[in-house]
Amino acid sequence: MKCSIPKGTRDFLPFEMARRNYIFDTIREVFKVFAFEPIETPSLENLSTLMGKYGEEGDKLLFKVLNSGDFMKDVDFSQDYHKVAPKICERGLRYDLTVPFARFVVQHREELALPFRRYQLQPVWRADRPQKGRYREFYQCDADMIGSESLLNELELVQMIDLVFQKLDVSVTLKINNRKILAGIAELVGAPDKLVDITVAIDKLDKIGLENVQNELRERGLSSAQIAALDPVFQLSGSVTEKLDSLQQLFQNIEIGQKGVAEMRELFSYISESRISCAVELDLTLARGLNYYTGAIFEVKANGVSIGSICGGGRYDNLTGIFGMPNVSGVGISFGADRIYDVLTELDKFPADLSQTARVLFINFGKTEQAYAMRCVALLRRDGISSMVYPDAAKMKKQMDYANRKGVPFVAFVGEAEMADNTVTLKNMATGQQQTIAADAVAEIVRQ
RNA sequence: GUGCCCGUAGUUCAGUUGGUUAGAGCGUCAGAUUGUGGUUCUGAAUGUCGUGGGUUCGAGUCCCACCGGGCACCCCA
Repeated sequence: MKCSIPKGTRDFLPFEMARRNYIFDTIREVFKVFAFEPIETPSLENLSTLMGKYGEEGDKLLFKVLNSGDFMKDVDFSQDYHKVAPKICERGLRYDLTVPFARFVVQHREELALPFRRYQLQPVWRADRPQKGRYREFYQCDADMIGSESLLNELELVQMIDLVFQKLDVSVTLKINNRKILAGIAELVGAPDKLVDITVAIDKLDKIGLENVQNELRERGLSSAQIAALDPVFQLSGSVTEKLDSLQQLFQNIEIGQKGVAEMRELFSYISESRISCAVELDLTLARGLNYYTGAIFEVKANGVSIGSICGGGRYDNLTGIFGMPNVSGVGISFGADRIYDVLTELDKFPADLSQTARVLFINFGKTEQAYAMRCVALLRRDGISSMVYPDAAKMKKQMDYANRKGVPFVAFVGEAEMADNTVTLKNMATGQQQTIAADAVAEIVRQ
């Protein structure tokens, strides 16, 4: 029989789980210490909750689930796919954790004290074509604060990003931009309706170069004059303050742009006052989550590793508005656990001692001996020490090989002699040394 | 959604211009070694050459289709 799992999904072996849990535990620890509380939401959401929140592209990438029962009844299949799909699929797998969280807030508003900080570590699904660093099922680790417009929230997110990657020992660059500045730029060139086109094109600046960006803008319907009006933006250089000064000049009559500049000034001044160890940049080419971000936009890249962003986020003023709860501002970040895994693998940054195997394996010599060994193991377990008796009285070599393969650090022998003296012969597998000790003294020696 | 590459034991791969019975390393299992592993040595098992069709006296090798895997674009974590 041939078996497999769906494309873009993965099984995780014990050694991989140990590494994944190391990442999750590190992130969770930081979330907790910043006073975030955990929630979970279902894998399935109503499609009406998800559709239209991620743009046209996102709608395509949603995994849609067929209705139960005779879902084909009364459906006109000669219609266009986009008209048929909503009739036969009412639910879909969540695409991220932010939109379900917005739904959650609206639905539980009476039970939540605002401002509310939540964290959520759960898988999300995208019907993307898989490739390096891109999976169809992957985990996001989100932290969002909702119900406060203070830029201290943004600062704390920056601090959390810095702390997480400091703990993971990964050198990263945090890029920050602001949607209001992007909107200001769009207004500056007289094409506020083309904001997304402009920013998507600008986003590619360091990838394809200025000329190609200008060509793309032309293709997207901007006039030569409008493209020329963007030049000062491309010319921006110098420190963060200098860039913001130049932008302020450009935005003399553009209110939204000025607001964006003011927000960035405040945030960067907070950042410079706190001890942030990773590189923080103001990057005007950063254009993420444009479908809902309204203020700050964050993106984190691992230095020296060519994998997409490993963490992203931003502020969204109106996300709950879509679900009928206006005027609640939120800001959050999302760590991509699977990409962080890939980065740590590539940089060889996983701690060596993540193994979860037994500390002690008791060799099984037969019926009488195994009963004695089981009592020894019970003692160890009471002390919280992971241990086991080999379940069969197999050949010594086989049992020792098993201990080796598992990387078990201690093997215990209990035969007639040990049983008579109430002792255990304990062998250290690394050094090869062994000693016979009292049965109740094992825990002390094998404890990590 | 667009483009490109790849499918041979469990696994990593070799397999000549198409030519007899498709090989190797690692792994697995057994033994050397009935209370002592990692090293070593000996032996053994294992294939619908991704699937189906075509060309040919002859196909793992050439052609076509399908299926599966990977990469890039797009987009994103």
